[in-house]
Amino acid sequence: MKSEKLYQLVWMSRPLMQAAETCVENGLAGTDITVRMRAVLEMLRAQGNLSVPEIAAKLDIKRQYVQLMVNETLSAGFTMQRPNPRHMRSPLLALTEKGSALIEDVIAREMKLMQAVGEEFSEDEIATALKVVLSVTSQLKAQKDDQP
Amino acid sequence: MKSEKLYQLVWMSRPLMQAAETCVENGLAGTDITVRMRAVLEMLRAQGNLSVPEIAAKLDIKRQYVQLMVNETLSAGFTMQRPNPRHMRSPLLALTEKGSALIEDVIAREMKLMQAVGEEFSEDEIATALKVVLSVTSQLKAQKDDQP
DNA sequence: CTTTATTGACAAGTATATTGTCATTATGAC
DNA sequence: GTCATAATGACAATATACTTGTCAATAAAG
Repeated sequence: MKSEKLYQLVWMSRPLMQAAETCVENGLAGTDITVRMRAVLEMLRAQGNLSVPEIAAKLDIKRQYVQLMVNETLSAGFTMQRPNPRHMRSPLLALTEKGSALIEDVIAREMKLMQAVGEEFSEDEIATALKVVLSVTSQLKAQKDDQP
Repeated sequence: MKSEKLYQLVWMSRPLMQAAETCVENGLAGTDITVRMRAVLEMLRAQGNLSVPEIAAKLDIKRQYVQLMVNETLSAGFTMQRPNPRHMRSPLLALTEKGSALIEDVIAREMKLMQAVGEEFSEDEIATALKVVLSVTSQLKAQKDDQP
């Protein structure tokens, strides 16, 4: 039955996440960043310059904790503050050259892993898997709002 | 490209897990169990009677924490101890009638949600998604061992 | 203007674990 | 059987990844 497989799929999200985070952690050994600093750098790489509250919204974690993460990247010299046209007290974070080079390198290595992992699947299979996972996630999120 | 989609799929595991856990939590409101107690009951339902270290191995968390989870289900009367033929000091945990009824009810409701969520996909799509997710997880786990 | 909202900084709290230790008692090798 | 080794439950301490609360400054909105 479909629902049993879907159930199993959903419950695999935890092991998948744990395995993925372990791999990321291993890939970060030797660099000067932690997993949480990496999250900031990746976000800035993907989304361009953002303020702390904007990053928090996109990561769906509280701004106070993002502030901590961001401050670490600032003091390590991987990000810098730039004036924010939309809010004077809340600077935009931007990657420094050092930070940009580092996150590019890290992601390149991770992407290489993905290439190896994906070898046994077709483009279609991966596209289907992604489609299902995205949709299931958004439906489960929406569920929360349905039943108050 | 395949690897970009795979990358995105892997990073969706966290939001998926969070959405799923929120749904489970909501479903548990009104019952007398917590999410971690539920994990024990579900495991016993699926795998039959198990000892604490066996549950820990299957959940991939430390036995000391599982002990805590299990003790809660014991004192709430959802599980009971039965003699373990393979180890005299480590009793097998079994569902009580109360516990069995509760977990059946909880899972039935969750399964109903899965049915609704899965409506828009074919059996094949879900099977493919599950296959990919299972394989990616095991490959990422294996990765850890490859590079010591 | 003046009320309200946002932000950064800081402190404290919480949930979900892990790590360490110990006494007890099984288990397994011989 | 005997004995060394391992497994288990109980308990305590620690860690991690956050959340929650508060405050002063200041920006934004009406």
